[in-house]
Amino acid sequence: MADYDFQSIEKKWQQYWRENEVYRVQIDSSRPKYYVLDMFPYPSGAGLHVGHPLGYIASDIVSRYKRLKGFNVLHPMGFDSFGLPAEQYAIQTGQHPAITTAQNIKRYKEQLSNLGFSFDWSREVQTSSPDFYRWTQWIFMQLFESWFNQATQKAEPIVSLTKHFEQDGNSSVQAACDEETPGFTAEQWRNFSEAEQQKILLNYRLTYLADTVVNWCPGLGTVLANDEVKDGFSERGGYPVERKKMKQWMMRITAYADRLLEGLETIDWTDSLKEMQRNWIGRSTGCELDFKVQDSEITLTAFTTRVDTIFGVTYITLAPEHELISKLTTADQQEKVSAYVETAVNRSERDRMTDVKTVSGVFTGSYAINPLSGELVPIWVADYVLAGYGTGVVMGVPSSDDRDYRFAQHFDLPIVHVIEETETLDDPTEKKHGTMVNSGFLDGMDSQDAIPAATQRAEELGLGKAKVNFRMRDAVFSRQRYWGEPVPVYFKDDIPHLLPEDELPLELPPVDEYKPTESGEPPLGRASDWKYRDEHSYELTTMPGWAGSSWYHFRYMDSQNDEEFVSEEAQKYWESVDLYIGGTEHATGHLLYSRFWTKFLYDRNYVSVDEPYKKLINQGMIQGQSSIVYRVKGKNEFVSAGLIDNYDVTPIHVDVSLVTNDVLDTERFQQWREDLRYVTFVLEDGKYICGSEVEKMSKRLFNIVNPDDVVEQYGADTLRLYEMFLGPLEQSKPWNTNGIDGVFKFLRKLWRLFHDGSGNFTVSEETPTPEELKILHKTIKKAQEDIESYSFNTTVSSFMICVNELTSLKCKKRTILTNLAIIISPFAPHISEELWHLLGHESSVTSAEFPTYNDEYLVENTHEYPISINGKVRTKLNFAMDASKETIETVALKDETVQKWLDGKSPKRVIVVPKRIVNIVV
RNA sequence: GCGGAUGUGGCGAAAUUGGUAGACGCACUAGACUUAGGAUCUAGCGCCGCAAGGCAUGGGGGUUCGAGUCCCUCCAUCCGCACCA
Repeated sequence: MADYDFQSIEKKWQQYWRENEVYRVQIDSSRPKYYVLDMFPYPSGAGLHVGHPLGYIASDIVSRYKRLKGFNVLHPMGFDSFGLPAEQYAIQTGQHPAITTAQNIKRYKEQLSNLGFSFDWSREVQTSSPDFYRWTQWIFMQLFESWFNQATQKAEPIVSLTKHFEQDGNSSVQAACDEETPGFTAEQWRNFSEAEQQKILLNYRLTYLADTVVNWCPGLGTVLANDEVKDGFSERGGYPVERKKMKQWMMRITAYADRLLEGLETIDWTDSLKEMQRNWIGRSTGCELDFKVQDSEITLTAFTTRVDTIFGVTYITLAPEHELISKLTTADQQEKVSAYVETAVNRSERDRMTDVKTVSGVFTGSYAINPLSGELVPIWVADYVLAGYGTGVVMGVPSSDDRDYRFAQHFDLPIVHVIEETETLDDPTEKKHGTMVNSGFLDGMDSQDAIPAATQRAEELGLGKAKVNFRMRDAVFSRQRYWGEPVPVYFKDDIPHLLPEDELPLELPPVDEYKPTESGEPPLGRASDWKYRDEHSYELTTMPGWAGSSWYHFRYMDSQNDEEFVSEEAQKYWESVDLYIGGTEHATGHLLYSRFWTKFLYDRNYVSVDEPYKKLINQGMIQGQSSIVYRVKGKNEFVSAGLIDNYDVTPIHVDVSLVTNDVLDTERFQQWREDLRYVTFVLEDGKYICGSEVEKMSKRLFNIVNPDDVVEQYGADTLRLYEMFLGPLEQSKPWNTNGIDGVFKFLRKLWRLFHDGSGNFTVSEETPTPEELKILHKTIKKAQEDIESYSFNTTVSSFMICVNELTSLKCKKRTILTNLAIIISPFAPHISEELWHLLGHESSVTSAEFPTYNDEYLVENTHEYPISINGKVRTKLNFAMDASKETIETVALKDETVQKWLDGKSPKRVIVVPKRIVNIVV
């Protein structure tokens, strides 16, 4: 073998690892466990791009490192294989999504195996496989059979609730339930019909059916969860989303709002991610106040976080969707109000969001009584009040809330200042806190103290109560789609019933087409003869994409188990994920839902942990470097980037593979697409220069770089090292190969350390010198510390330094090189394995241990001190390590260079910081 | 608007508790070996300056013997949320 032949080395070892199943793990209570997980990919048709492996490489490094450190490492991989793209493709082509999905998975696995990851493929999961979704359905059933006890803050079996109802009705139960659940006694409960009882229980179950306003996406023909909607458009596909009232399966995640918040304190995630979840949950403490409507039986309840400003209320506003509007509207306002409500309600979500500055509203003609001041205030309707938050009723305090202020100014409503000095401000809402004025019994108090005081008074009067509100809503669980888990429910007399457990999985039935039925039912409505016991119709919606990913981290622990979703033994051994690596885009979706399901499974004693992921790292996104060509408008002519100022051009994305260093390969460009065959070019310096743009890597922008191509050219080890060397893991960066040669050179130098000039493997058996030992142990120490703090880019640097130093010492000593091969192996497993093999060992995966460094070799005899005068370094002096401060000071002051800089002046002070610096202050 | 983060050479980036700013790599320059190569090795490489030296971590101010690091303030970029009462 002449030189570093990465292609045959990588192929050889990948095959060896696969055939010998070296990465297979078993429960082994004699060793500590470590669980490293990647967010599993959705197998898209575009295949992997160079951005995908970034996180996988990092997790693989940690896995291999931990394994070398003696841990029993669980490092699995699988596929989140239900999803919209496969179904969209099925709609267009009629091909079953399972076929497309299987093809894509095959491609993904090939691409992944080219990179030498240490996944235990025997534990692979696919969320679309019946063996897997059987348990997703099973967990759904457990949620259906549970309610949330606010008193204990835990989910309990539904039977404990019915028992309670039988004995005491529902008045003494503190349960998470629907707002409009009526009260009943034990006797009433017993007299309810079965159907009535079931209907009531639905108000309590953790998964339940409800009529709610949902995000309906006509373009996708389905409902979407809040986190799947961005700015009024669907996250996938970018179709417009409208509000629609529909009967849907829901998950009562709001029951867990407090637990989800508290749990954040116990896990090691970044502050920004925790903050995102906190904002999403949006807990706010405040007070509900009852405003009686004048000359009416109606009472309007408003939620506020600022009860202290109650005396500043000059009007009340309702959301346009509020159901009492018609009853509150007086005859003379009737026309105006219904016109306003009509337009406001029909306004698309998108409009309402973009247009937040326009103030609009209408007076109902009615008045309400301020519960604390007794004053009469007008009742308005305005679209800045959201039906979905709080009670849909807002008390308007123009002097301390800027929306209320804008509203009052626009409609010329009175403004009453209740905080001292706000009346002098141009915008009174700038001052949020201070001493209360014009506020009756609150006068003179600080606003912070006035909040509890006002709450207390309202409670005494029976006109209000302290209340905690959440921004987070219950999650919609139904999708009007084919390619998802069927909901294991059938309907008998309109009442949902669960399938018996032993009849799971309820598999997806074949359908003739993947579109909704003519009557507008979901695709499953097309399945013929798909009925429970041939008579009861099944639920026709399927589960959302996040269902399977909410619990898959448990399935890996015991993926072949067909008795349970995970055995107690496996779960207790592997516990939970020690390190989870993935993108930040799942902050308020997957990462919240899987925390919710884990807490639920914990409550019901199915697992022993209540947080799924102990430590989470968000790897940055690798962006694409798009290339752009400029077409002259109306012509078949393209202009080089430097000349576009002289033309009227349309920029067009061009495939990056046709471009080298911004220069377009014009011939291949002409062959790229049929319509480009006869185009002409305006060149500069004989070349066509493309523009470039850093954007998300996407098929649509033709900027995808396939890792296979990089592996082909440089090898997997180089790609792995290079992606790590590119910069900190968490940081986003554009992909470029500018520095990849440096990394490749490093591997070649490493190879040459083990070989002589003509490429024959040579190591010497000589004893290493202290200098060589120092280089090695310094590198071991650095690598260990850096890997443990996930600073992989600096680890690579220290490997480079180490190899350079050993090369210049011409060190070929076995003991040094053996250790070197091991510490590099987590990053570059193939070359290390080959070298380890050449050194006479079997596989490093099973036989090697990460070396420990020895401080003795790192000890220095002397230390070089920078000597600074007034903070500026002027010279350096060597001192023995154990030199006393006095000695250092004395010697330094006598030094010739120091004398020169002191220029006859005597020093005021000398600061000697051991092993750091000597600073002389003049 | 609110919340989070970031800002260091031509470029990607390093820098334990405040203690030699720019490690490592790319690019670049010069040289060596070579029947030219996108190979390898050696040296140089923040800016100004022949040098001595001076100036440099987004701008301004502060604390300190000493600040990339701590405090205040302003600016720029990125991300998340956004009429949440």
